[in-house]
Amino acid sequence: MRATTLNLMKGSLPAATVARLPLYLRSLIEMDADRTTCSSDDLALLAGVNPAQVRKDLSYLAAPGVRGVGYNRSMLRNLLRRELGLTRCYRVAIVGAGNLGRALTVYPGFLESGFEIVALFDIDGMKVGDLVNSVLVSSMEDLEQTVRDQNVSIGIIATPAAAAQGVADRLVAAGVLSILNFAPAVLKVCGEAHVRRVDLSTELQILAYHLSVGDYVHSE
Amino acid sequence: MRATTLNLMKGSLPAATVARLPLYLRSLIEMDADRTTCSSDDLALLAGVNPAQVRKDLSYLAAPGVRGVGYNRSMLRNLLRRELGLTRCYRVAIVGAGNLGRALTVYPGFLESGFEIVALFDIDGMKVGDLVNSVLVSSMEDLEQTVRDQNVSIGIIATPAAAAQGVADRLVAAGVLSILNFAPAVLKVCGEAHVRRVDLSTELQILAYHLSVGDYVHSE
DNA sequence: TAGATTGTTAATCGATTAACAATC
DNA sequence: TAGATTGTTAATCGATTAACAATC
Repeated sequence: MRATTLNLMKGSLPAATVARLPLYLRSLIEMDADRTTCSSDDLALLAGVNPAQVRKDLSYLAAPGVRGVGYNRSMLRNLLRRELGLTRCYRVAIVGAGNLGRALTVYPGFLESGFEIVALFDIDGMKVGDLVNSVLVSSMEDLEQTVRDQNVSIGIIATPAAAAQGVADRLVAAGVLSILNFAPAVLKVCGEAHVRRVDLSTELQILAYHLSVGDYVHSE
Repeated sequence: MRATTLNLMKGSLPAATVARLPLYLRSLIEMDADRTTCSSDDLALLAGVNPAQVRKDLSYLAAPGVRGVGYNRSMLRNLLRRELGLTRCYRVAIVGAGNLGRALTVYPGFLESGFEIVALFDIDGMKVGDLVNSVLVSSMEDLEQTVRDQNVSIGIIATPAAAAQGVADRLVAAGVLSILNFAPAVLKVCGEAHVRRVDLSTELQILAYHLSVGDYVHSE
């Protein structure tokens, strides 16, 4: 087995910064229509982070701010879109046409951000052929074929936990390198693929921890 | 304005540790029924983290492991449940009975983890009175009353972004100190309340970044 | 005893933030 | 000029992990 070392490529950003860029982008879009300029303080307030954080994040992108003035809003919006790779649309397949999978299929925020759901799969033959907002439910057998035909680059897993790893393996084998996993399971994928997990029950469990702990002591 | 300093209470855990405890708990549950013992390596494999990480996390809980043997599975499971505050059930209200809100209402993982959806609200009068899996859709006007009557301790926001802050304010005012926010917005709440954000479009945007960047260089 | 695994330390790494000179 | 705000440094903080003595 050949040893392979993975190095972060020059030009890639800290993970924490990448995760904040979409917040900055959204903040810029939501800002008053007539604002042409915005400061790190403005962005920090809207994105809920520290102003120094904003400036540091933007400095990684070499965003051209003007001292005493701030950043040009539309310049910054374009820069963020370019940096995140949002200058093109992405074609997305969802696996699992249960309640969650169907809700995600019709979620308007995806299309607004440039993500188009082009396929929806389910193992249940009774669901195959159904239409979910103009998206046809396809058989799991067609997964590889459809992913390739439809040029899918992102997969969303909304199956039961037990099926998730197998689905991930098939998606990656078919060339899908980005997966958003809603199944309550930790997936293992090969090095070039990326998985992000949205773990619904875990989120509530973390909130439960805070409810059960005294948590904060107010002093002084 | 009186200065108030907030100190983490003795006994509270690092945030990163808290976020992993549910993964360990799930791993323990999913393990082969006949396993009575498990090592940090076993847990690390299932939870997708480093074994040293597992041991360090468990050391915060003073989990009694046995050198050369590992941790007792049911002891550890109980300890994690106790630490996370999962020895009791939590009553949850969902605000927003759109596709996402309804999918969350019937999501089986919540009840399995001890979270019961006891109320569902929507601003649309046409939806009020509907049943979603035996949960009645209530009017927004009844929010405060129902939260108190039903002893709701966790709120889930599944409204459009524009409505989210107002809903959060009302939930907190009614005594809900934990909020899971699915609206694409950063919420501001007062100090004692906790918000976790599940930001669906942002997740895809982060994945898009990785697709658009060369990302990794394989060397050696 | 030999092998396995914990518990903990210390090193390292990455992320955050206060502070302030630069400069519009 | 005076006020505002960036860009960057340096300090700090929190999280991760390798390593290994302790010990079952």
